[in-house]
Amino acid sequence: MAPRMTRQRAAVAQALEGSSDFRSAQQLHESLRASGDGIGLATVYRTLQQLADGGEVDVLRTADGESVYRRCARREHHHHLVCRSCGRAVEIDGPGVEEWAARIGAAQGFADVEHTVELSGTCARCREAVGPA
Amino acid sequence: MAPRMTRQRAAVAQALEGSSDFRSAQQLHESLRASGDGIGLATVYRTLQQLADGGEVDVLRTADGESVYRRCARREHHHHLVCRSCGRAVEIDGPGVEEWAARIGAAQGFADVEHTVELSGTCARCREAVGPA
DNA sequence: ACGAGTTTGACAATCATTCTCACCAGGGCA
DNA sequence: TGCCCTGGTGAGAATGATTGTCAAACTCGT
Ligand SMILES: [Zn+2]
Ligand SMILES: [Zn+2]
Ligand SMILES: [Zn+2]
Ligand SMILES: [Zn+2]
Repeated sequence: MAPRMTRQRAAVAQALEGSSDFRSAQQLHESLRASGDGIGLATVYRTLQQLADGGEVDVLRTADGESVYRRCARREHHHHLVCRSCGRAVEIDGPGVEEWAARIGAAQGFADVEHTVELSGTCARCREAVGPA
Repeated sequence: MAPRMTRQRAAVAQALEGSSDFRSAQQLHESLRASGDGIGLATVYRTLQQLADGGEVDVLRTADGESVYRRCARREHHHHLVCRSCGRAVEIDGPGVEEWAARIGAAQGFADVEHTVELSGTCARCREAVGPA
């Protein structure tokens, strides 16, 4: 059954809709608190987990192991190019990558092959912030 | 300067040489302890970190966020196909992936683009363990 | 409005990893 | 070979993100 619609769940969903950056549970919790929405940290974690399980949001791990979440425009499988300093992300396709991954896996006798393909860099805006090299 | 060669460092290096599986610091610590080599957990972590920094070993994160290490045959850039259940890994190349990643990054105005491309699945041996579906 | 069944949230618990810092040992040198 | 300086070690504490707990608050179908 669909989860109940609560004030908290709506707030988290809306916070995600509002930005195109990948953000951590802690960051979301803090900004929700700041904007007046009373909400517990555990609830933010639970909600994000559910949204992720349902494919509503994408999750990925930053270099230091923190999970960050983003509401992507498309629900279909895709990959990301994420800014290491601000979290801004662009959705990208890996034409050929999908097929390549499956082929390699089969060739090595592996089953249920999944792939992780993510790109990270410094976006133009963040680059300006420090000035041209 | 090169780090000193200590009994502990040698033990960790040897433990890594011995296997083709990605293993966690905790697992390595335990097996070293079991085989009689007295060594502290912190030392295992420190040593692995240094080896990783020096490009001696490859590191990657399991689904649950744990870091796992492996001494790969080649030091050059490459990717892996890892068994989710036993950690066994095969080194693979991503012909085209390297160039593709750089191109996408540049097209989006990102600099210093890095890429993460890892495959995971269930190896033939682990599949047998549970019997044919 | 009512009540069963969910959801919430303050706080404790987990757990991998890092930090501390007193003690120990590698190795260049005499 | 013996000394000494300096880097390495390790038991235990600290960190920090994430999860577990459970009584109180809330949803929603009736
Ligand atoms: Zn940026
Ligand atoms: Zn893909
Ligand atoms: Zn396996
Ligand atoms: Zn590559």
